Amino acid sequence: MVTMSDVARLAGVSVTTVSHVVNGTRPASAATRQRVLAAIERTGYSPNTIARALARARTQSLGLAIGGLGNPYLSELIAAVEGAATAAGYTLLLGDTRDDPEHEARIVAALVERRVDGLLLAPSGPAPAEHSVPVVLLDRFLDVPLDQVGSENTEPTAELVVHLAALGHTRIGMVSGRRGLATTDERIAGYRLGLERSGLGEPLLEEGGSQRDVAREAAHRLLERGATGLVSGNNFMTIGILRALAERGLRVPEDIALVGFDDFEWADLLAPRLTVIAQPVAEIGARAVELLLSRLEDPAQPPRTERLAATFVHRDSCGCDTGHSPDPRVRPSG
Amino acid sequence: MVTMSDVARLAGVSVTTVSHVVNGTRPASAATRQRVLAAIERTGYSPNTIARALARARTQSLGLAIGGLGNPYLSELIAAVEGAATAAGYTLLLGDTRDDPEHEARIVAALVERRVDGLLLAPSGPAPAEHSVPVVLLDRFLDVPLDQVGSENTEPTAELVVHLAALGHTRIGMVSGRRGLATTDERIAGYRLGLERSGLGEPLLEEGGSQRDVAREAAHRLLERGATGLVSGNNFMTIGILRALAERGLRVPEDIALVGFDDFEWADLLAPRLTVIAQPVAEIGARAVELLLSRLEDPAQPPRTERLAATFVHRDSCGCDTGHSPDPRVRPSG
DNA sequence: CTGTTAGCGCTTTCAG
DNA sequence: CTGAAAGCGCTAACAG
Repeated sequence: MVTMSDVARLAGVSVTTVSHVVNGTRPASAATRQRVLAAIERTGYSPNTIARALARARTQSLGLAIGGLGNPYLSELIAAVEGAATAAGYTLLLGDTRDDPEHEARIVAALVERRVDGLLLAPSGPAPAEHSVPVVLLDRFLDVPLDQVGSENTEPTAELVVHLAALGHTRIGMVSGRRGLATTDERIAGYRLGLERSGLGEPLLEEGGSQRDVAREAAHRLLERGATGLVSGNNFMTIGILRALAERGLRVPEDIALVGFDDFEWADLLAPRLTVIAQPVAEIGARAVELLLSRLEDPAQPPRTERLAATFVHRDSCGCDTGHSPDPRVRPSG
Repeated sequence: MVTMSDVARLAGVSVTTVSHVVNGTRPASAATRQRVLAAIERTGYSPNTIARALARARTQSLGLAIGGLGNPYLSELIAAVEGAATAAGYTLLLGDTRDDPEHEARIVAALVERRVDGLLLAPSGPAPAEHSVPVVLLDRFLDVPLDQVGSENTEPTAELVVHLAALGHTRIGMVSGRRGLATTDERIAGYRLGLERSGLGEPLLEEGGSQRDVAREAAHRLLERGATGLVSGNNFMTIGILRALAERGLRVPEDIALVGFDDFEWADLLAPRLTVIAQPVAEIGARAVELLLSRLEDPAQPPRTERLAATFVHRDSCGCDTGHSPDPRVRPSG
């Protein structure tokens, strides 16, 4: 590895000068500047970010700790975060929390030891360990004084329910995600709210554990309890529910209506085109990075919590007569 | 931030000793060990990986540079890489090449400046810039003396074609990916090979640019050229092709047969269940990390190129009479 | 079994 | 406009 002093020697200047021309931190005469640049060129010098980080006490890197990297739903989020970080001159360190508080702690610790300047975390438990670096929560909210970004959950879920109710369903079931996650709890609250607004009583609620196969079984139970309309808590579970329906030979939406949280690339091409709530995933990622950078700049500012609006994407699986609109991204009229 | 010498002072030992008990690099008496551990506990000391990296000249981090992070197809790959890296005690730095050689160069340079110990790269162009760190190529092969892992492409594509031909199709079109990518070229070769083996002449080939909408148009052109069977070069393009077919009101497989490269979570639930070639994505990621670590251990060993077998996943979109097997992951009988 | 000491490569006062 | 020199926090000879 060629170092700064190699360059300095070759250019006949001090390392100080090299450092300053590399970073543009101090003017230099055109002549020395040229000599340094030439020396860099000739040697193929590439700055050692590690040494720089040690001297500057900042790494210009951000950590992203999130559960279930394998979930395709996250690819958009990750891409957005990476893009925003890169654009701002930061490198992204990635860690999978596996949605397990214990593993999350390990991952976060590793990221902190790596001295990331800030951390983006989708918390898998009720409270993330305290840390010495700025943290912004994304996707899932917590009752802590930290910056947080995520989607609106309650109202959209209520909308879903009200929509089914308006179509005449009286037994509307929900397959919820894992209890304790803010998103799950809020969507359940939305579900109840929707029932209430529609004048429907008894909730039909089953826990789908945010996992495909658990959701499949939950759907079966809901059907046995007489549900004619189903609300899914997230995309993974939607897949499981669809499997359950297929296993019973039920058609959507003729035999049963299905709506859910999370849009995905193929929701439009599935056997019934799925009516869903689409989260502004990319925006969440980008905004989270913005909040983090803003906090790095001004650590003293009060924490902000931002809820981004989700979109009702009206397609066919709800069984709406008027659903076959040419533009699938249109809200139902009523 | 509490440093090692804080701990040392508190424990009444030298930093050397602290360093050694932290790293287990040298025995220490039970007594001092305890004192050090206690001091660490009390101070909440967390090692500074940056300083360590500078002193050791290794960062214990790996870089992953890959195009189109937003592609859900990659989430499994990324998860596998992250898992393998974490398991081996490495942290993963992530960079999106945007599948653009120029941007790739920037990303790779950034990763190298970050002094990753090794780099995993899905090359977006014909030749990656030379670098001072070990590189293993994944997903896409290049004619360079580097370690490489990816899926088998040619034979599986040929199988797809032969399968359609065996069902009576004589005009089988292919929507290929972006030219110049090894995967694309190999799949095209496989397509030609399949035609040849089936005694079919004139290829019906259109470039889908590895993008959804380009593929949509390519599919339209292919249909105008009289194709009755379509082979898609990857999952993204499959979506575009399905859109095109929908636009023309063509049913799969009644009106037209469709098979493609890449399986995905929902292929099983799409309007026609898609017959596809499934790449061993997770294995590719995990294996790439293994190759990289092995090279870090023994830099002198000759480069290895590994092609992992892909799986023919037989479902309905090919229009096979015998296709409705209870187990979808069954090879066609012949 | 433990400590002294010289770096790792860069940044940044402070002094010219 | 430029340089000397003191670290940043840790590792690893080397010495005892």
